Amino acid sequence: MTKATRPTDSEMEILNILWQKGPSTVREVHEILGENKDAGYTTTLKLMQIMFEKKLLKRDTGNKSHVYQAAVSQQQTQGQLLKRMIDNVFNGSASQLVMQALGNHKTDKKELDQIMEYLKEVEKKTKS
Amino acid sequence: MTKATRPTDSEMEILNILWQKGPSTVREVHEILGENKDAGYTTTLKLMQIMFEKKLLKRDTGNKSHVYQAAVSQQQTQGQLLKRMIDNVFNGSASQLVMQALGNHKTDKKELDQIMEYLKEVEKKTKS
DNA sequence: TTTTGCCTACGAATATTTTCGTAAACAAAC
DNA sequence: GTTTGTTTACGAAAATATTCGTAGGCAAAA
Repeated sequence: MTKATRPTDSEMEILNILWQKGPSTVREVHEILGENKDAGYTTTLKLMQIMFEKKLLKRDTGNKSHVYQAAVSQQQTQGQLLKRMIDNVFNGSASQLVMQALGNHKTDKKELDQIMEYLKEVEKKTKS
Repeated sequence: MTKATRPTDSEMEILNILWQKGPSTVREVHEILGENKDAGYTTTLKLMQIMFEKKLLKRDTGNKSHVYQAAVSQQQTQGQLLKRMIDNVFNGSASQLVMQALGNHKTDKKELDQIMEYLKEVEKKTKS
């Protein structure tokens, strides 16, 4: 039984790509990473192999170039990391985080409306 | 010039204590940490010394027991970490983060109202 | 004064994450 | 068939974070 690790920063970069692009080879992921980052190919490979061992990724070894895809859902992963941050950084207060996020980040009106909408939904459910 | 490091998890634990309690000795911080965690005294000491070098903490060495306090503001630090998470985990969308946070975490009505209030404020400013 | 206890400083062992070099497999190009 | 290029696997270096042991200072208690 291994300790419950969360995706590291580098792992998140890869997950983001796979969530967006769907199943991809190491080469494809590496290429996209390369746009912002600068590391060798085997670095990306190794990272993805480790993620496979950790069960963050699935892979199809049918072809010469293995095809990887995310084995964890984006929602679930975001939720997990968010919870962590709320606990560690915002002393358990989700609302504090929300307000901080709304305050600092310039959010345009459309987004605010969307949030407002959502908030009403949640509130409705809570009330009942 | 050193690379811009962000507070690590352990460092956040200490910062949280100092933000809440105000200036404190290593012993005091260690005691509070000990409630949830279990590490030696010198571990805490070393961490705080490193944080001092990184300028995360200030200290008064006047007394035998040095008195430490946070050198970075809670707001600013939370904002920094939040921005990071929005970028790395939520593809730059603050609103996505907000809704995820509202959805997953059980937030009680009082908090929701508070957020709603705040949201209206922000929206007012945005509109004008 | 000697002992005891708590403090700091510091170096180093561990653990974790990120990086890459090298070897072997394999297929396409020559 | 040999070379060339791309791939995987693997080990280990490098970078970062966490932990602790030990030595020395200092003051209160004995």
